[in-house]
Amino acid sequence: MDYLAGLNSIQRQAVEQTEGPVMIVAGAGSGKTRVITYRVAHLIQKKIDPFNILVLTFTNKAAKEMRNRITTVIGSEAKNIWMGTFHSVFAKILRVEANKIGYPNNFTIYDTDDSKNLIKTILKEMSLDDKLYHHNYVYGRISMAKNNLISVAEYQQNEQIQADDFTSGRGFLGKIYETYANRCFKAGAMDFDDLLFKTNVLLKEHIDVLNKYQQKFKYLMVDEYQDTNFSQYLIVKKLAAVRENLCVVGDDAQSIYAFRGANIQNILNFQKDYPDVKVYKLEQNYRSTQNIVNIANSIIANNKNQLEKNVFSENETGDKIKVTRSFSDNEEGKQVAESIAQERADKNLNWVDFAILYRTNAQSRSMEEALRKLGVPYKIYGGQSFYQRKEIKDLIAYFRLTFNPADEEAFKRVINYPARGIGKTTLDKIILAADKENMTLFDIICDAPNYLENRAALAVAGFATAVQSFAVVAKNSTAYDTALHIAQQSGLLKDLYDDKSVEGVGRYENIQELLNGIKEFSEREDIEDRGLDVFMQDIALLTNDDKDKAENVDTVSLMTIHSSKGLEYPQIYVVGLEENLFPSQMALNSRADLEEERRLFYVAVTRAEKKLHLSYATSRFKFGTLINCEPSRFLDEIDPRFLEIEIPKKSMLSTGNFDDERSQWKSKTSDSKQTQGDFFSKPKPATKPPTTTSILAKAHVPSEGFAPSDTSKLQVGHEVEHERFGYGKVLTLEGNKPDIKATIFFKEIGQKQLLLKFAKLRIV
DNA sequence: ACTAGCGTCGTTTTT
DNA sequence: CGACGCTAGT
Repeated sequence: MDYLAGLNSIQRQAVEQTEGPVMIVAGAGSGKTRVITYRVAHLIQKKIDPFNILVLTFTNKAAKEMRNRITTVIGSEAKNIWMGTFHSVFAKILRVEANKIGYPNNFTIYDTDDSKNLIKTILKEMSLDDKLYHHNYVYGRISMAKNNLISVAEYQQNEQIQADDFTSGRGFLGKIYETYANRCFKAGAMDFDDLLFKTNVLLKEHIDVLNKYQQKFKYLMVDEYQDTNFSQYLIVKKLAAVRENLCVVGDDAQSIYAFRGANIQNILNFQKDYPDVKVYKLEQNYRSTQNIVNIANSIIANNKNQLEKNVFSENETGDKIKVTRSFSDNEEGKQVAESIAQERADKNLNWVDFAILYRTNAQSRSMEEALRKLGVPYKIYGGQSFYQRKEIKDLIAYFRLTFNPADEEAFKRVINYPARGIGKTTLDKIILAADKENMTLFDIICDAPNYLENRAALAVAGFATAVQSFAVVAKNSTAYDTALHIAQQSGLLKDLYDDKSVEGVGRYENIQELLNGIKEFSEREDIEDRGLDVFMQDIALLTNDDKDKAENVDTVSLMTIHSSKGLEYPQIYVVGLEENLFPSQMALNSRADLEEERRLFYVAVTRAEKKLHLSYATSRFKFGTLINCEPSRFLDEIDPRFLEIEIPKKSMLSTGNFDDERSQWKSKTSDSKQTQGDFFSKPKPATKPPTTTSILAKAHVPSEGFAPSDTSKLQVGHEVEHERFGYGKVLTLEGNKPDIKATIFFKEIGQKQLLLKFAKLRIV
């Protein structure tokens, strides 16, 4: 076949070895995507049914890119290949099989915000210290557990975990995990990690299901295998267990997702799992100039842990790598923008030939401003997804609730938006009742008079009937008509329309854009089921890129280094090469973290085909204040022979490294040393040792038949009971008649000031 | 129940 | 700086 002609000998062997376990260790730019593409094409050439091929990628962008490339080789049959991110592929399978593990087929997918909000709610209910039990920390802990397939029971029984949690003063994590898992289950919701975790449960507990998919996926390929975590690893292993037609592709030097539980051992151990694996090492880089490959090698050489590999290029030597210094982040933007315009004119390039890469999304702003000023067209990839904007999430929450009334996070989001007089107190009551009756929040408001005061019950019942009517409309209408109906009848559209501020108008336009998107979906003829519920299903998994059309516009690309993985551009600008930014401040605690940052830098520089520009600023705005920055240690690690340092300062030009500058900077800012010292010091011991009183303090459960007393004759010294704060003693009473303020010492939570006209107190 | 005003705190990175 | 939570006031 002619497509084989474009491959070198090793690439070709990897393509033709379609049977049995195969590992392709692919250096940066070595034609990895090409090999995967042609390997799939080759399978189809050999009359393998596309429906029997599963290709797993890591990001949406990679999946999309891959599908496009395969389509150009084999044509429209490509759309029948199962191809996508781990999350989207297994979400699709779970939609079919969910009932087997007790979930509804229309389960909701909680995004990170939903998950964290639920955790916050749980922490409040348990009255846990939200500093010690920070929601981000708790989320990370639960996520890590799920990614390692540690169930709630195992978490609570594992001695090591329990000891760790106990010594860090967080003995309640097991309980929080349990509550979180139960609440998700009750809400018919899975979080991101559940999509993989529950797939594992499904495949473990239902052999028939496992068999079915083993039969279906006769050939499996996994891209970026070095980025898989244990949960993903096991799914792949199980699905491939019968035929072992499993091909994994990866590069340990490009492993950059350890923070998400990726385990580099998966690729390092692959040969142990499959002793008769065929290994192909792709070492020739076809993408970049020799200078670029050389500096990439000199960077990664600083890492200790790596597979032996010799990446080389036979392309032209190319330009030296340009390093630019600027005085501020804004000046950095200006210099980059001007340089792009200059290079484009000099070399007769297009805007699409350039990409600006940065470590954090926040850095895009100074770049954007500079590009806009110069009139350079650009497009930002990643960042906050369209679907994560508040107004979009609000409307989608209505949709979610319509199709899955059990969805707790959607419920909380819109129960009082637009405002309908349902406040915190009422919501707390609903949650409490739901917990007590083991019903969902929505169940409670459908039977409102039984649980709430008249006024609240009325407001809430109106909401319940509205949502129920939405479900009826959804049954009989197109996705677009349903969506529009809900947007109008919920009052959301009007609420946004009434807001005439600049942001308000923007929000209204965003809703219109969402509705337009739904309209287009309604009119698609390539899918059978075009209901709003289908549109909704995997929205949590989508990012910006999935919404935008594959537009062939001539623009400069801006993105984080993480999302640049797998892409290539003639000219690359890597900006913000400063200590504490890149490498990130968070990564300075351990060698492993630092090595991951270095691999990230390696990924960044290897995106470049022809020319690589590096830049750093000596000061930058952070949290609204200007801070001094020192050049990144990574700059020092590059062999200076490949660099062209453009800095308006003599000493820099002569030495080619940044030592003098670093020492100058250090002597100028004495407190910076202190800060740095902190990074390397051991983690502080937990400030509060776990005492039974402080941590066991749960939300107070009111005594039976709790009813507030008439507090007009309340006296200092009286014992009282508060609905939530528990028992306490009145210390002082201040103020006049309707506005009397009481200071009460509660046994469980300490001193509080309450206004008697609002507080619900029972005199004991 | 709601809101204005104030203080705190944070930022990696993606599904 | 900006988002968010908490407090106090209405």
